[in-house]
Amino acid sequence: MKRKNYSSEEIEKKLIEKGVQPTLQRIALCQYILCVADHPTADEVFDWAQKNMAKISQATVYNTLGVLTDSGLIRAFKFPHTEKIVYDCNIEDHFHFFDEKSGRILDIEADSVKLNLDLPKKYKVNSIDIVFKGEIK
Amino acid sequence: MKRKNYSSEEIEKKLIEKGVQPTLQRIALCQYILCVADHPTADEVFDWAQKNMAKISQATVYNTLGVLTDSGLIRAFKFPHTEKIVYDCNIEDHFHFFDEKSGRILDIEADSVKLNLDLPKKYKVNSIDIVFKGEIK
DNA sequence: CTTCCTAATTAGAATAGTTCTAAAACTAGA
DNA sequence: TCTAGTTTTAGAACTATTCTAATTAGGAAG
Ligand SMILES: [Mn+2]
Ligand SMILES: [Mn+2]
Ligand SMILES: [Zn+2]
Ligand SMILES: [Zn+2]
Repeated sequence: MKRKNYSSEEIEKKLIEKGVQPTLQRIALCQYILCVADHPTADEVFDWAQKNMAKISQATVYNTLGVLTDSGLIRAFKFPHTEKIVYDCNIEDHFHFFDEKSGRILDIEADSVKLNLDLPKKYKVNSIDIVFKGEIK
Repeated sequence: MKRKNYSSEEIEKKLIEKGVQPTLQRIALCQYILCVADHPTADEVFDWAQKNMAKISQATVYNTLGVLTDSGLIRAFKFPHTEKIVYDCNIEDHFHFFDEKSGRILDIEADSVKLNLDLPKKYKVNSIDIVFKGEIK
């Protein structure tokens, strides 16, 4: 996933485009979520916020992640290896590789996976989640 | 997934084979999990147990599901659409189809999905989770 | 600027699903 | 039958998340 270095102004514009009020808290969290973090969880976002911005509540972190997800600016994933919801600034359709050694999640572009399905005709597929688990040598 | 009609004796034998003490509670829960249920959650197993056997505690249901999973007699899955752990008497490698209308989970045999991967050489894949979401017409 | 109104933030309570704890009840062997 | 190790159990604890209700902030109108 290409990491961008958005300015506050660019983030503000993005939020407005999506119909989200660009508050101080939301802009700050977006700096992290859109530019720095890699598939962060809510508590990773909260930890970063505690270290890097004025006092913010956990509720605001959860609210903001919800708002950003609903607006389509980020996506939320649930993976088999953890309870925690993982947030993703990559909003393209894509799959994931979970590195069992490091615990890191890596993006797998959709077109690097060719699927040939032989499902009953009446199964209408709307979306596909794929998680590869393994290690990176 | 082919559903079997195991007798108590067959279940008892299966448990012993796996090194699990065949207690009354475990045998009864296996009747449901191995013969009747379709990808049940812990609370579905508990509900069934309350209706169909002598008093049993929730803790025993959770313990038993853990013991059965550890022994390899059943498998546990975490799916993107729910918090709850889903238990599966199909211990073969296989994938799943989630029917968004009914909420039902259906097994997809491994060999009905042909994958052609173009991942970096250093990504060593140990296992693959695939969940198709859609509807059945 | 003020005023007013709505939306966002907040602390803390509540919830859901699961795991842990420690005591009581079983069970298999000796 | 005795005994040591398992299993079961009720209830507490835990984790991640959502809800509640009060407070604060922001933004258009005047
Ligand atoms: Mn990403
Ligand atoms: Mn939970
Ligand atoms: Zn991703
Ligand atoms: Zn299955």
